[in-house]
Amino acid sequence: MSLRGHVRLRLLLDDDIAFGPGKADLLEAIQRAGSISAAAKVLDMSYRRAWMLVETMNNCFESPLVKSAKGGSGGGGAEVTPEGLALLREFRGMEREAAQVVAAHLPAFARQARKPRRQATAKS
Amino acid sequence: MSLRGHVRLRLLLDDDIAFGPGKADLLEAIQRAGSISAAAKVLDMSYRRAWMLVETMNNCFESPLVKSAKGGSGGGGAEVTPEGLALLREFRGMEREAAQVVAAHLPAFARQARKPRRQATAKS
DNA sequence: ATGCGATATATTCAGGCAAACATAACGTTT
DNA sequence: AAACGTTATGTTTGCCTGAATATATCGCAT
Repeated sequence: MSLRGHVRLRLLLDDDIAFGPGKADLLEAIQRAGSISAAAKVLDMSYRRAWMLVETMNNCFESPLVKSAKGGSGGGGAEVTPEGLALLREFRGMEREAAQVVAAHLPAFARQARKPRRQATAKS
Repeated sequence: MSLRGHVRLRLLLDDDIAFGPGKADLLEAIQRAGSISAAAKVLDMSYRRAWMLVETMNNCFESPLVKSAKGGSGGGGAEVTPEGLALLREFRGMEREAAQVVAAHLPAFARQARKPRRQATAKS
């Protein structure tokens, strides 16, 4: 594992980040976990942060990507809307294409990159 | 100006960022300005920061991307090596292709994006 | 030999952003 | 109506990166 390429795509609306890698991960987690709080636990982030990301997302699109319910049997919950799923698919596809672009160029860079220097393995 | 796409490509080597948008800008500025300090001024960053970016770049590749000279008539200077220029061109090309990918997908997102809300124009 | 301007490097300082903490509000189920 | 788990918000803490500052070094020109 020497030279790696990294892609970061974002959708910006006015001053805030409408969509990006973190929000995409969050959508997937919510879809699986069934609530914002459970998703936050899975992703090891604070509930507050997760909630704010959802808030921003919903504010940036015509129809909300996540629909949340408070109260109820389990106290509430959240689910990803069809619009949210569509957006997610589109974004992941775009990421994949961009990653392919980078992968195609990577060899040209790797050729000039420093060879992996063998360093004293710290920790174990 | 409503929904914009943003691309950020980076090359990672071990723990540090071998190359990225900021370093690409810096290379261009050095090429034009003829020194690290002048380039830093142009880009409005501290000399220290610019120097560290150059240091990291040079450390990550077999042959240095920037060759610097201390002392001399003008006190020294720096120039971008042919390897540096080649890397820069390759990177910019890669960025352009990735940007096209995003541009192609953007309409699909823009369709669902919130319409630009007319807000009381603060300042002025 | 001395001065100059740029490179090279260490150290200190401060602002901003994200995490941590705290708590209110909510509504179905029993 | 009582209870529970989640959503929804405000407030504080802490950290960490980048900025500012200081200074040493270098080598050509004069």
